[in-house]
Amino acid sequence: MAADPTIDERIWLVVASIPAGRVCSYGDVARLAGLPGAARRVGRALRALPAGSSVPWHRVVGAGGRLSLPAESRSGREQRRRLGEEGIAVSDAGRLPFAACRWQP
DNA sequence: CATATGACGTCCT
DNA sequence: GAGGACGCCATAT
Repeated sequence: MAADPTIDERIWLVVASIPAGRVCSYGDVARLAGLPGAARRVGRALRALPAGSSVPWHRVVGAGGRLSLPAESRSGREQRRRLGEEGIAVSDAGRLPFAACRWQP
């Protein structure tokens, strides 16, 4: 099943460490997880997340603050809704003030 | 071992 | 700003 849970778990831990009201890019998460350049691997890990998990996957966005999920998809709207609840405004184009809410350790 | 794929990123047109 | 091409890492087949 899960190829190597170690990598997914590491990524999930990093995502879980993002404070509410802040966001991170896929590349950032990959780097923080010890896998610089493996942004795509992060997407795979988030996709493998079970529904209802405590991991705030909605705080992970594309480079420059762009949402990578289709706005019409279920997860896409969910992400928008949750970000809005945390005080992050997302434009119709799926963009948000990245520089202002980017989480940097 | 070779190829194709992906919730990505950067550069170029 | 939009769209395409290539590079990146790890997996799946």
